[in-house]
Amino acid sequence: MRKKESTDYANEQSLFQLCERNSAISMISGRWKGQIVYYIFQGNDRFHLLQQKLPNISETVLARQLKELESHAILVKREIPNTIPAGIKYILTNKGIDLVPILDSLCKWGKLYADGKKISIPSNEQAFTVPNLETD
Amino acid sequence: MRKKESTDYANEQSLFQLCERNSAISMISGRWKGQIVYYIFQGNDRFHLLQQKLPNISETVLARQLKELESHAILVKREIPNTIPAGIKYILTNKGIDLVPILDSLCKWGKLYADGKKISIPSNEQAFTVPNLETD
DNA sequence: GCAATGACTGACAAAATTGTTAGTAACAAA
DNA sequence: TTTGTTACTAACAATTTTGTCAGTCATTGC
Repeated sequence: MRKKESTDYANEQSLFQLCERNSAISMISGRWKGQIVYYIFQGNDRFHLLQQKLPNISETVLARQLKELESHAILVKREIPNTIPAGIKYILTNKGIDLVPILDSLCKWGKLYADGKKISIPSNEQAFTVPNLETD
Repeated sequence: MRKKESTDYANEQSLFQLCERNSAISMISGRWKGQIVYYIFQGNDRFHLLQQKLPNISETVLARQLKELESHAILVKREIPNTIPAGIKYILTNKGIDLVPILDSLCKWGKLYADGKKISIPSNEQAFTVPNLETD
């Protein structure tokens, strides 16, 4: 359980307040989360299907990651009627679906440089036009 | 120092192998990293300027975060000539600059839902309120 | 000589995340 | 009656991340 008096917690909260970028990053930062969102998006919407896709995850850890994604409204659980034992379906919300193209762009960004795109420094230091998303 | 024999390390590596999305997420997952990249992009390219912008970060932690960003080639350090004591400039590489619009889209995504965009399930278009799972 | 500066590093402690073990429920098939 | 199924939870241990404290270096200003 998070200690609300810790420096770490206070620092996290101040970053969350500063810009939603920081809370957004924290929402996708769990070990398996990006992959889980992607697999659900692909149609692997059951607990056991996710386990098949991620053979190294334990039940406990998968349940925990799903709960956290649910707490951020990235997905919801729905009971499937007439199943014994009662089955649960994991459904991405609009928020979760909106996240998918961002995860894709992260994937492409990583792949580009992993595949050998040269690292360079922009030659001249011109003033960039920065979209100001924050107050300072 | 990372233990290369741990389950945690093995799981991380297998996710990195599965998709660059997972390594990309891990590159931006440090407590202050997204914010640091953004501030450098804005022109706060010196150690003490970053400290001013992030008054709660300690020198040690800032140095560590910068080193990790450097190890992922998101930024490089350059000595500034004729400065006493020798000053260091932090410069985003092309890889770092390519990351900025992705961080921006994460920011917008977070902001949209923080600002009250309704959560819904696409299939039945039924809006609902998010269950608050944080009990204390 | 002594403090101040900028940009750190090493060693350690605190806190958070991740993984492990054991157990739950309700029903079905063998 | 024992095993199997789906989808969990609680308690605890291992590991990792984050934060803290002290100290470094080469130089300038007082």
